[in-house]
Amino acid sequence: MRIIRLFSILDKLRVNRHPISAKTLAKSLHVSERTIYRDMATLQSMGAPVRGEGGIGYQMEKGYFLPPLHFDSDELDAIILGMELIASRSDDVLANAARRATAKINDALSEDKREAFKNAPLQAFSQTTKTRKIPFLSIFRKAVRKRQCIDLTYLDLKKQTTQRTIRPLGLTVFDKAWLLTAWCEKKNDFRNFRVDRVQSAAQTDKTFPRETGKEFNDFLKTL
Amino acid sequence: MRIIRLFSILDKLRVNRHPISAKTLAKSLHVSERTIYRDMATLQSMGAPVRGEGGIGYQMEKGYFLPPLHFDSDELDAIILGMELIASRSDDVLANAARRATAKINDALSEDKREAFKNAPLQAFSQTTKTRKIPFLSIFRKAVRKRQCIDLTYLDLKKQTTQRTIRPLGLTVFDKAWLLTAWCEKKNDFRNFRVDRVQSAAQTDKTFPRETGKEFNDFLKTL
DNA sequence: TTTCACCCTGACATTAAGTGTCAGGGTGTG
DNA sequence: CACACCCTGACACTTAATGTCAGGGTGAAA
Repeated sequence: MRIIRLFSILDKLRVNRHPISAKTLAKSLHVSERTIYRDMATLQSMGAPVRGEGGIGYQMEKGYFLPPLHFDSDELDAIILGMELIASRSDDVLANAARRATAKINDALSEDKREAFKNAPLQAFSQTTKTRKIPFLSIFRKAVRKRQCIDLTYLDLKKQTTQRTIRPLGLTVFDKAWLLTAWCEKKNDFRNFRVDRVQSAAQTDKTFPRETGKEFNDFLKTL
Repeated sequence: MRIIRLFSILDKLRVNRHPISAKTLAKSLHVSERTIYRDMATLQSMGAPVRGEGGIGYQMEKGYFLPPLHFDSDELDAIILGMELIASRSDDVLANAARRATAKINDALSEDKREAFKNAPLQAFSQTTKTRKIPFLSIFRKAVRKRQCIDLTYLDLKKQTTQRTIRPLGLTVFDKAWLLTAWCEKKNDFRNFRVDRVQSAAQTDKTFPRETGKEFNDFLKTL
């Protein structure tokens, strides 16, 4: 839907401090440059304070429209630290997402809170490297979200390789590992898999329905 | 242009005290009723607080339409997990703040993302109890924020109690502990203090200025 | 001055989205 | 119950949007 893309453009311009070229926007939004030029004309006709300059790119003229979100100091601390914690315990995709989310929240803040938020002397430490490759994490997050079954090859504690089709129900982040909770169609029961022990994970086209007794919440109730 | 009509609908609903029927809107905007129903569905998916009731008509639920805050799926995952991580590693104050922040972000999302956000099967695990008392954490966060010196009583590794006045510069959350980084006025150097080993912490009225070489960033550069 | 990186717009074939009509089902109020 | 409304799917048709190509402009750096 085009209207979503128009809002996305405004979003990106707001978040980014430097001009963005039509080429960059087009690539990021998977449309042609011509479409971006048209979108800009539409946004301008709607009164959005967007300006384009030859050789430079597009930028936002003023801080516009989005009413500030109101977070108190504790809430902002929680956000900063939370985003740091997840960034230091996940893969590049999720770490970058945390950074982007932080930037968006920053820009939705009122002026007086932005500086403090941006420069807050708070950090999170992880014993592992700051960001690293966690193969399959993004695949699992997507599968959980879309309720898509996965064909899994797993190396268990006995060093045996098993294969099965699972319903990925939920994910848990630990300090140094991720755990995928699934309903195993082979064993007809819940099973947990350490993500780092997964050898292969292939998405299937098969989605799984909601079934009482086989949901993430049902598993959590067994703990 | 459709987007103009969508905004026109919002304007009419905002201005009118009583419900307006799709038939009336259709006539006024020179489109069919079916188109109005579609437009309403679009507006609702965008998060506009518009409600329709059989036999009554459409009206605005609240007096104010917030343009949605746009987070993609990865960003929402990062927020959920980050808030869970911090909530499970801090004191009640910060854990509650994380929950409040999560709720506020949820409210700022468009309608179609709220349900998914709210019920996301993602969690964070901590080996310590979910929330607990961490004496002085809030005091330190405030002191860091306001750049206020603290009179500290600390139990070091040799089981000796020391007292000193410090400039609290920053905080680091570890998996099971918090570390306060400070500039110690007694030793004239950086010092780190495990928050759980602090015996007392008294705020002073004295604030400390920015001094090159004595900031949290300066300390981070030594690592 | 030239070159490069960008903004900008028209034209046109193609693709995608939107529309109105029709049908059928539901809710609220008097 | 009748009436006034909301709601949604299907489908033929209409309109809007898109990408490619072409050509022109501006600002900054060499």
